[in-house]
Amino acid sequence: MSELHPIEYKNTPHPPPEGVMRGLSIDNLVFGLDGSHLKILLIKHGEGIAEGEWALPGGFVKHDEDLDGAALRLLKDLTGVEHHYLEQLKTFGKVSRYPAERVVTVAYYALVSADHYALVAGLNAAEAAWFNVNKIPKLVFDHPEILQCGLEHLQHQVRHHPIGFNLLPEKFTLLQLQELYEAILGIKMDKPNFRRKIMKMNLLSACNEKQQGVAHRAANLYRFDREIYEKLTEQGFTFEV
Amino acid sequence: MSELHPIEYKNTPHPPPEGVMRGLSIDNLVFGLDGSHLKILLIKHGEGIAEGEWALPGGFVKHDEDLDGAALRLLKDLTGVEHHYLEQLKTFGKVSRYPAERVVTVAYYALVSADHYALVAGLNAAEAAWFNVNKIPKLVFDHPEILQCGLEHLQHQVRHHPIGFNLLPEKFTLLQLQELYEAILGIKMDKPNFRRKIMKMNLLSACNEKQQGVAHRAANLYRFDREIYEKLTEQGFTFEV
DNA sequence: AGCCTTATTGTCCTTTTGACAACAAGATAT
DNA sequence: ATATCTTGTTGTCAAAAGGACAATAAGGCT
Repeated sequence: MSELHPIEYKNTPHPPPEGVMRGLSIDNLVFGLDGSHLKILLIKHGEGIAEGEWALPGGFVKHDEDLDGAALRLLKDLTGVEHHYLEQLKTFGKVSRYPAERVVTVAYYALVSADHYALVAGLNAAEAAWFNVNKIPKLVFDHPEILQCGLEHLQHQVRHHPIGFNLLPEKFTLLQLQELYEAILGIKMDKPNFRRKIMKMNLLSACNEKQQGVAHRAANLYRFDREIYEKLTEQGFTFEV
Repeated sequence: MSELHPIEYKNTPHPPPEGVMRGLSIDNLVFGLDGSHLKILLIKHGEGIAEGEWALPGGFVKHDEDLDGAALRLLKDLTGVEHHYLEQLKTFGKVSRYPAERVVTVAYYALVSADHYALVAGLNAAEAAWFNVNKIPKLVFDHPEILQCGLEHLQHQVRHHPIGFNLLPEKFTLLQLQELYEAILGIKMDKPNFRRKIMKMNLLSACNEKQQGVAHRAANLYRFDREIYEKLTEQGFTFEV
């Protein structure tokens, strides 16, 4: 289990610790799927002018680490898990976005698999909590804008790249996959047609196992086959939902 | 006409001028379309360790300007034109990407319309030149990686958003539009089918004018109608080529 | 055994796509 | 003036994809 460094998540306007770059921070948008609700992980400010408000988890970039490395370190320190999907989103650098001094922040977005969802929420419960993306509390600084950007990006990406699978457990049913799209895109889809479309891509391999403990006919479990995806991609295939 | 500040394009490892943020630069990917060839604007290093090599035009961010503002300023100083399409691409921050000191760079990409293409090339001809994206000279630092990222992003964006029109003149023929896609995506398309697909979107308005000075039947000229596009977008339309 | 819920397959029709023929409109050559 | 060449524009047709929804299957529950 990794140590926690709470001070690094605060994003409050205090002099940054030694060994970090001045004026350059990272903020992580950590998305998770709770059944059919898309959630985001926020942390509560414990000090400074924004005391009591919520914020995206973030921190400063060290002099001797890459941007990606910094985002990964902060994410791992926060969630205790190392293998989330993580990608750079955008850099926010308005002059007055941050009080007192000029700070440019590079936003990353991470997708936490359902396998880790509950674990992550419990790790640092006093300071961190999952929020439904439709019920976000007041956020500090320009974090509302960053979140909005992340949501739009996620909605776009999930339709054109097979990243949604990172939000599901390793083995999942087709209905879970469909509900993922419905949660992220905010739409309803037709079940038979959705199945047909997904299955035609040949990206899922059947686990030959069934769902457990449901009070109705159990669905088949599938897993996403990354190898096949990469092979198809080389041949010009593009994922589209 | 704007002044030129050549020193700011050099990207050589010298102490940055006063009034700028340390360790944070901007690099612009400036794309233009020359007939049916996609080109990018590069500048030549006149001093420093990378003398004689080519680089993306860039510069440092001032303390009192936004990131977008800095990118816009540098682009305008370089091209003399203010109204190019400009969008943030990605931030590159590997520890050793830049010699001597740590510099993180925010890459932007700009699309120069065919109306300005020749003008831009001539403005600063001794230092800047258009290169076919398939025939790129040796570039400094991590600029090859930035360019690669920009090309992939452009190929993706042009299929999902109507940004390609920014590379054409205001009035264009359907064949020009098709050749734009062929140049960027590196594929051949069927003319009748392409026309039908584009016209069905209802995004083009006919100019009721014909092409001039061609030795064959003159094609109709069209212009992209941004208002209609925004109206359709609100109704859930998504641009797809 | 019958009911309830979700899984899964099937059907039908509409829209889209892709390949390619056919015709139109100028400009140029003979 | 007529033929010819080049590109623009419209049309045709079959295959593929997409959308609506009926029908059947498989379990657990009462």
